[in-house]
Amino acid sequence: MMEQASNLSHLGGAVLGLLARKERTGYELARAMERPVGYFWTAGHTQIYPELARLEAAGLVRHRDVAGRGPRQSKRYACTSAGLRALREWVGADLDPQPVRDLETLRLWSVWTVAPGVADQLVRRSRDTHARVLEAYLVELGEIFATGHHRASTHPDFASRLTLEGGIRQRRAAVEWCDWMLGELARAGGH
Amino acid sequence: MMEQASNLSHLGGAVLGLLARKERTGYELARAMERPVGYFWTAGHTQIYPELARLEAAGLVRHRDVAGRGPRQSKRYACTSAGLRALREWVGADLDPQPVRDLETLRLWSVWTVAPGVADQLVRRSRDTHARVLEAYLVELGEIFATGHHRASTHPDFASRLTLEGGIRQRRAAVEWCDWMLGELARAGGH
DNA sequence: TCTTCCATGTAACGCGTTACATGATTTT
DNA sequence: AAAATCATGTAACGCGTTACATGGAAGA
Repeated sequence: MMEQASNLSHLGGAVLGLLARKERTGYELARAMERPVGYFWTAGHTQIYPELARLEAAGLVRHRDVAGRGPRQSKRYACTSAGLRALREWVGADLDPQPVRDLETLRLWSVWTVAPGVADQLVRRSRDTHARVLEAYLVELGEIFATGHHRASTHPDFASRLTLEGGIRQRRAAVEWCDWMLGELARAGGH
Repeated sequence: MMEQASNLSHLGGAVLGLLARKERTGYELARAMERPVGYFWTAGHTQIYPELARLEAAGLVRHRDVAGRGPRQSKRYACTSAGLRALREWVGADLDPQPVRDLETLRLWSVWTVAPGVADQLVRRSRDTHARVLEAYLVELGEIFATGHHRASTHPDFASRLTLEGGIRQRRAAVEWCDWMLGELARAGGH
């Protein structure tokens, strides 16, 4: 019933997880939060900059000033040893099952109120999205295999491979589900 | 890039979707938001009561006072014809792909920082959760089959069956993924 | 010339969660 | 006797998104 204490927020875990892999500026973090972290978590730059300040105040990251390509100076952040310890604790902490928030399925739950053609369109669009994401995941997995570090369980590429494999299986299941639904809709609408 | 206009919020869609199936009080709506709607969307009673007021102000629901079992009088809400139209529009609206927010996978992405034993425990707990939810879904699916209305595409049970089937496939894929990860961890840790 | 990319931040707003508030009936 | 269920609401708080703000360099 109670979640194990861990002073890191979800966002803090995401940012530290990126910095533990390599040093980055706030801007680079924001881009990484689009892809590949965006495959399972998202955050805009307006969240990241304040979070970096909080993490630095807590001694979990530190920064050096570097010359930026933009008009301002850039700050390149790195994870401290205290930061790595906090990250480890956060990863290992007990976590009670997270509630699902799936807007697509929520809409689908009321699909009995609309005409069969509308339902069909809905599922078709959903199938296309899942299929496109699946393709992107497969490309990304190929890139990880190419680097050759994906077998050692303490290498970042190993963890990337685990998460990608999960995404691939998830999307594959979703595509198959959509195909199954299209069949059910055709059968129900067919007579 | 732009989402089709629909004056209903997500929460409004969830509430109207419930009321389109049958009349309910605020309390009953809150319980239904735990199960079965909680399988893909959640909302507490503190969200639902204000939302009902908003929907009523917009003419999408109306209420009758009924005798409550609690100390207060109860209000039993029903979806109006304008509400049903709004729900149909909301279901059929274009919706751009939703970002994923999966805390479990986010943590897994940093699993390379912890000891192999910790990683193993993490995946095992995750597997257990998915397996338990899968069992619950299968029971629920059996109940829907028992009612016998699940083949008509304009019956609520039809839509419930589609969403449940999706949940079952999703969880099944998740359990298999966890088993696969346990194998990978054993192989990586074994030498 | 216009748009996009680089690069950093602040401010306002909305949704969702937690805590607070009340109190009768039913179950343990 | 204590706890959970029934039943409705308000208030405070935190996280995430959108809008605002600045401005140089590179590409279309």
